[in-house]
Amino acid sequence: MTDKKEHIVNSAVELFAEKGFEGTSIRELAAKAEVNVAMVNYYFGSKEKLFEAMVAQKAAYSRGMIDEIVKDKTLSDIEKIDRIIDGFVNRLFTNRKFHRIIHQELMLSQRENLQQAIVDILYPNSLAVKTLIDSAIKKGSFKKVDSALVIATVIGTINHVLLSKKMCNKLFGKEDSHVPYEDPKFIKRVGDHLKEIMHAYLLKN
Amino acid sequence: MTDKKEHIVNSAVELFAEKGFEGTSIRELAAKAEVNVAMVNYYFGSKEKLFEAMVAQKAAYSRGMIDEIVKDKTLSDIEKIDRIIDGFVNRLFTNRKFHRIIHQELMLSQRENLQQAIVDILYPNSLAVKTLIDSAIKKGSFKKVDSALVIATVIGTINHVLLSKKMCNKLFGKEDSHVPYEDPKFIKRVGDHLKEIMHAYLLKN
DNA sequence: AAAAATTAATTAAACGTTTGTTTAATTCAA
DNA sequence: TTGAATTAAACAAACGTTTAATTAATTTTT
Repeated sequence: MTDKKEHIVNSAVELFAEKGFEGTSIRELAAKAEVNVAMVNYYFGSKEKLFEAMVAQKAAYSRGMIDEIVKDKTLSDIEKIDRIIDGFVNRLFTNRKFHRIIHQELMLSQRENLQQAIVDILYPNSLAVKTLIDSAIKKGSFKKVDSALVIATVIGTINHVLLSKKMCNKLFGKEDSHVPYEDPKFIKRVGDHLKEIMHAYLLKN
Repeated sequence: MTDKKEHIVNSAVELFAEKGFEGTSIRELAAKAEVNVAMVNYYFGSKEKLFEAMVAQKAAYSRGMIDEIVKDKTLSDIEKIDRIIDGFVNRLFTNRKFHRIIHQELMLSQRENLQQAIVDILYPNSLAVKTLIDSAIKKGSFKKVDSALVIATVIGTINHVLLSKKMCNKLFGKEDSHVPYEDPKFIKRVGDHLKEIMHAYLLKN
């Protein structure tokens, strides 16, 4: 991909995350990327196709990690859960702007096709975790829990923290200028919380 | 409030929840509310002021419930948590469209003032729950947990389920036409899951 | 109680901007 | 010299909003 195309995509991630798809104009986008307005349509065809191209490019961050953990035979089931939690936390925190866009797109009913595409990207992850938990329950190493909702709890907790900087800072007693998402201590704290919850919930006594 | 004003506000909730603020046009809104386009500005002054008026009106659903539970002396700490969870689940499920709008607004940086107003509405709830948990920890009835993140887990889990009907149905093995949010069994299931998690996490053995 | 005067509600049309997109000309690179 | 890249300008459509005229409702006066 050429420099300009990349510039446009990266500016799109920034602006769509902050202002949403409808709230971002091509002119604003072009200004941020320091290209002529016509370049967006020249390279991508339309605003919507730019959006789709951005998703297709950045969504690569999603695959692989969980499958590798699940099939690692040196790990116990709960160790796998721990690693999956760390994986999710790191991934969502580092890709939080793109993740926000995905979040917005799932919430709105504007572009049905793209929504379906996003579900198809995200669902395999959830399914893999669910399958792991269900097999651990069958083996007897986990309690009988609602495996589908466990994923909702893990992702939901991370999402809720990533949702609003303002809310997050208020909840954790930081001043408004603080950026909690780049604070390694805070990232660790979220991971530790989720692991402790899951240990207490999944493991038998 | 007059019939027409109410019609407009209710149509606004529907459309903003589905398409976002920027994605909803006054003309579409007026058509849905079956009023003339000029009526929106006549009654509310502007699109943004309509939005603010809607938030001010519908946000009343938020207050009171938690404080009442917290100060009820006939309940144990864990019973209070159970009731708070049920309260959140019922409230967010029944007001899910408005809740989506709040969610969107917190996520975007378009209307700073309104964002601050929403934080000021939501934060007292979180603080009350945090205070309850911290005092229970001090008393020795709860384990030493990260109280600020407990709220993130409760609200985050509910939010994640409410986020996308498509994703939700896929995760729970229902066909696309199913509306999980109006299924009492599903609502109970989410509440039960959260209560079980919190029992395992908060209570000592 | 009827008529007149006043205010509120409602409308279709127009306003000026901004939107995403395209064109046609020009510059650049191979 | 050909094709790709880049530009400023223009395009039609949609946007939020306002206007000016009309109808409906309310209040005041007779």
